[in-house]
Amino acid sequence: MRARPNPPARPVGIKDIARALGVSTGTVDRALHDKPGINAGTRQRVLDKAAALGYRPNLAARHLKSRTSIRVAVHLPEEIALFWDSLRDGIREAAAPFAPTLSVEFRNNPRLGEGEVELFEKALASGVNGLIVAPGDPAALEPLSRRAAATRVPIVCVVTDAPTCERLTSVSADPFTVGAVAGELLSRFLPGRGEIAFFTGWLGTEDHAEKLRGFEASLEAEARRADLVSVVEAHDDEQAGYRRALTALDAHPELKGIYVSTVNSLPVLRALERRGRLGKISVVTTDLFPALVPHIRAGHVAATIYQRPVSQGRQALAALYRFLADGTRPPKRIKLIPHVVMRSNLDQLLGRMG
Amino acid sequence: MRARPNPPARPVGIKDIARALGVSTGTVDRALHDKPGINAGTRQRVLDKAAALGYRPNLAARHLKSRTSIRVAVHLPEEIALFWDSLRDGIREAAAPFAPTLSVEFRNNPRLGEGEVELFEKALASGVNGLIVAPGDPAALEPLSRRAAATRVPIVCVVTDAPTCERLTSVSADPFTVGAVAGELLSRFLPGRGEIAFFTGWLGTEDHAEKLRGFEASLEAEARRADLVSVVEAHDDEQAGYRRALTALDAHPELKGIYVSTVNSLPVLRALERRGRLGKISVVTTDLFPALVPHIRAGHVAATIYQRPVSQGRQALAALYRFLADGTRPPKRIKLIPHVVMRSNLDQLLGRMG
DNA sequence: TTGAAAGCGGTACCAC
DNA sequence: GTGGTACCGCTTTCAA
Repeated sequence: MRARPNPPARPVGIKDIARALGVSTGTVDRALHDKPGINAGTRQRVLDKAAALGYRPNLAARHLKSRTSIRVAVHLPEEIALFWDSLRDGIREAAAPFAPTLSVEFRNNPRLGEGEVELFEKALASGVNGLIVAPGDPAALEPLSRRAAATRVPIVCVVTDAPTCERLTSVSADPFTVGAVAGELLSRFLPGRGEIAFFTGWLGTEDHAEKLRGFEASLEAEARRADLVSVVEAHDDEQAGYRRALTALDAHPELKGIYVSTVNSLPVLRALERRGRLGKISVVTTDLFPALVPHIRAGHVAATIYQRPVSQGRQALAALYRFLADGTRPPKRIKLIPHVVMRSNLDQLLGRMG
Repeated sequence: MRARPNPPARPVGIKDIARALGVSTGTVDRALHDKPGINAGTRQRVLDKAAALGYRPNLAARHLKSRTSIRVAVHLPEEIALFWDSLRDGIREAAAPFAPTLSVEFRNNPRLGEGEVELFEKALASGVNGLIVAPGDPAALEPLSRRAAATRVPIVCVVTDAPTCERLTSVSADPFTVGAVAGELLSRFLPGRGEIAFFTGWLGTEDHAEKLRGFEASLEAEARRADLVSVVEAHDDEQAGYRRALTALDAHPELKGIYVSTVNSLPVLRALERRGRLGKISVVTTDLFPALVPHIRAGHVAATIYQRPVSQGRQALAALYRFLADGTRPPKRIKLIPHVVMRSNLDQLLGRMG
């Protein structure tokens, strides 16, 4: 990227186009916005001239007039407050500079996947201009997403993707990379070869399968190869997680490492404690919540892979706003690089959230 | 953070204040902006009323009128292009939504610390409204920073701080945390106890000393404690770095880990290669540049601590703009959490930069 | 010291 | 289909 000479003269405005063509600003406006009531030929001439002059709309002026602020609804669960509140903070932060042109309305559903359809319908009915959602049940959302698309209401998914839905983009930590980082850390943490277990929710979920693929890829890439001896599906259920963790521990007395690829890591830690193996097995977990903090401080959890909700929120809102403001399309997926949180950077992370 | 009820009625404008007080909008403007030619009593009444009504300026409208866009100068070295270009990208990205109200002028100095005084003086003379700089020589910048402060030109430091300078804020990876993360990774990477060396530039530099402190803190916190047997100052000099690395390697045949806390890691890697110990010693480095990439892929470098230039750029510009736009003061220091870059997330990081 | 009024760039409405 | 123009909220100038 080479340094350009510093900025050119004065930005070209709608009036410049009008003058150059001998038409009125009203006509230019109609052409630029695909409004009805304009001759196709005139429209083309205007568009060409606009492109030739390098016209860039002045967003400030635009929103000054159209008193109707852009309304964005955000649907997120309450469930794990620390995580979702961070996401909300990121959205708020990114939205702040555009107030009052942009107004953000937060609506919560109790848990991921519960009540999201109702919220979605209400939002569409209330005429919002855009939507940020964490899809708990992509299949249920699919028909709604088509309705939204029909009325040109863009949707941005956060945290998990819903690839079958009609969405503008999705913002999330890349699951393959998340798994790969966990795998690399674990194999480096082990003194030599050693047995490793992988805990997940449902392997049917694309995200989780991707994490496993990334995890395995890392194990293979490492010279002192670790053996993946067990893949446990806990179905996001605490009881099941606990029981299956006990079973896995008993089946593999030589186990040296565990990666829990969902947020559901507490049951596994409880099982480790029950068997007196806390601190003897290297554990890598997912995300961060209050109950995990003491385990990290104590060294029971070597690292946790953090999906950076604040950044996800910021990026989701920025992408959505840019699209609504001037039609800029973001890439199909926005992938964040996950954070590795350990004892040494835990405090700083908590401070920033606090 | 509890959910607030959704937005209130219509935002309060300057006219509302004027009407409520029976004065003109001009008077309100003068009061709000500390402009001369207004009665102290009137000003106070206006300020009180504004506060009472909860007035928030409409930035869009503001910049629409004052054709004089905010000018921000950015002074960064050319030296390690990948790093500084990333920083510039972050700045550009954050500035984009505010164009053409905000214009950013990039000026480069050849290397960190070279020619920065001249650039600084030119910028002040040209009447910029704000400055983003990477201070190579804080002492030299100090008097200039006072001149800037006198004319109310805010300065934001990036990458390194210059605490003795008169600055609005500084954006950087927290050096203590950077060192602490490196220390924790290294001690976890070692199979058991083991000898470790720490390479730095000048320990007199506050940043570097902080990194060492963080590093040592982590070593102490770890149960299987590693021994820090050597602290090497390379003075950012390639030759010196190489020679001292050789010396350190020869003095410590049992060395198991190395942390290079400056960007100057290549000489150390060359020394390792020369002694046939590449891949036998766990190495943690700083930042990322093309020549380092193959070493990470090959596993010679286990991890590198990345100071996230893109984010630094974004945050620096956002903080500066917010201050120039509506006077919001950022915290004294903005600390980023460094990234841990390893083989498993290297590609994603490079992709985002490319 | 203060008020009145003219725009900034774009949108929306009315009249032709 | 098109041109003219009032107006969004704020800053700035000029006159009082």
